[in-house]
Amino acid sequence: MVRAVADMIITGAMVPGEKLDEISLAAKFAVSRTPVREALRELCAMGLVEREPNRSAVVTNVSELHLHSMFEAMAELEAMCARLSAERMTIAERQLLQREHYDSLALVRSGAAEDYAAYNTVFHTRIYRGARNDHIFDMVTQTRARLAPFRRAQFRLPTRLARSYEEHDEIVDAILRADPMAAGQAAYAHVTIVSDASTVFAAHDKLGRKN
Amino acid sequence: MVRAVADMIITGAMVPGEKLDEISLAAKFAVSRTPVREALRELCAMGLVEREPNRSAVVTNVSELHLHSMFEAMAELEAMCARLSAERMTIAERQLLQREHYDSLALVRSGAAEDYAAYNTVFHTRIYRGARNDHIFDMVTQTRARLAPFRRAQFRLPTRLARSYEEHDEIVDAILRADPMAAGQAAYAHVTIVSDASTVFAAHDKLGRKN
DNA sequence: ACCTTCAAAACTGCATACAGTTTTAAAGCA
DNA sequence: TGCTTTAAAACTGTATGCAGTTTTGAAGGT
Repeated sequence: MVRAVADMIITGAMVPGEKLDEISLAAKFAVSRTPVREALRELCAMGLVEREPNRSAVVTNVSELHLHSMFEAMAELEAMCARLSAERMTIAERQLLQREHYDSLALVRSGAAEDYAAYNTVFHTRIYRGARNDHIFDMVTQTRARLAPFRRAQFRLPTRLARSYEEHDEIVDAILRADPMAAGQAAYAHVTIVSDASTVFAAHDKLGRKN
Repeated sequence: MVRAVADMIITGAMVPGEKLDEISLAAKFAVSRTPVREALRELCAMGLVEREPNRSAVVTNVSELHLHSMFEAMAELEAMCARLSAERMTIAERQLLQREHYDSLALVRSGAAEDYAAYNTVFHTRIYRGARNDHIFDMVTQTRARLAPFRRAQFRLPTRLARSYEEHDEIVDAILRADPMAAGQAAYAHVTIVSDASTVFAAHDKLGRKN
């Protein structure tokens, strides 16, 4: 239930700023308002929606400043995970990372943006796991989820696919060399560039809508 | 309401493992079960309590492994904040930090553990703010809250007070010199030592109780 | 004395109802 | 025509009741 609504937000079925009124949601999921309310509270705690007293919950639409905060935090967290992964991943994990990364080149060449986006999630998740720290994993996963609505369109830019591959290449290379500093820096730079691409789209999105 | 229960957990009025049944809480706060249920959901999302279907919520009692994760994450976050503070704090902020730090020496000398603990919170919060990043602030604050139940007793060890002051000294010094690397390292070490002191107390706590 | 079984009590999950607030829209007035 | 007022519709916040599940405790058997 919570997950269903969260997915609607993360996958972009609901746009930032959109209202989530309890009665409609209750009808949609064929339950009463009570579980809907609880789900909304949880989503609020997760930062995906915002609530004010006696008003509908709305999909969080962060200010440009806060968006910058989130991307910077994301870069720091990614760097942290890459650094720790470079120290802690097993040989098997490193080899798997390298193999999947190599295979992803085919997706880049064929321009399969959807498939590459799916692989991209797996790639990053492997690095989060490689850090061997559940709490850091939770934080980075949650931050990623909150940024998802603002990062949706990134692979529509045709150059992003190849660019992303090259950046992954640097990260993988540093992790295979067990070079924490280099892995951290490469991961940080990777997010920074995604951030630049995304803010453009966020601005476009705003102009494109009415409310 | 949420804050009231959260405070009970953070201040130690409720011990990890303790059950929070809805009816008692509703009676305690003189409301019905509905708002209590919603508060519990929120606390669950915050990680302060855990819930399973058809069972009472209980104050989160993390495993030793997860506790280690949390302290490591805390060290990384503190280091991050100290590093960014060393880069971004204004002159005024740096001077205030130094001044308050200097004043805290009196508390150490007089052995005022309670007062020093209060000052300690202010000190760290200043560094979190100095990083100029709202999302990082949220993460570090939340992690700190979740660790609070396991860090309660740290200043009871008489040597911890003086030790803490010395560690703060290193952090303040690095921030005043605008040396991000040194600030980060000092902050990281500071948490690591708190972690060592706390796990001892966590273990004691476990032995001391029945359930 | 200890374990098993079963029933009652206690509690959670959800639906519904009602009170209070906000939003909307229509009617009256300038 | 445009602004103000006011009432109704819509929605949120909370209480309460019922169904289903878990827990507790006592009775019976070994």
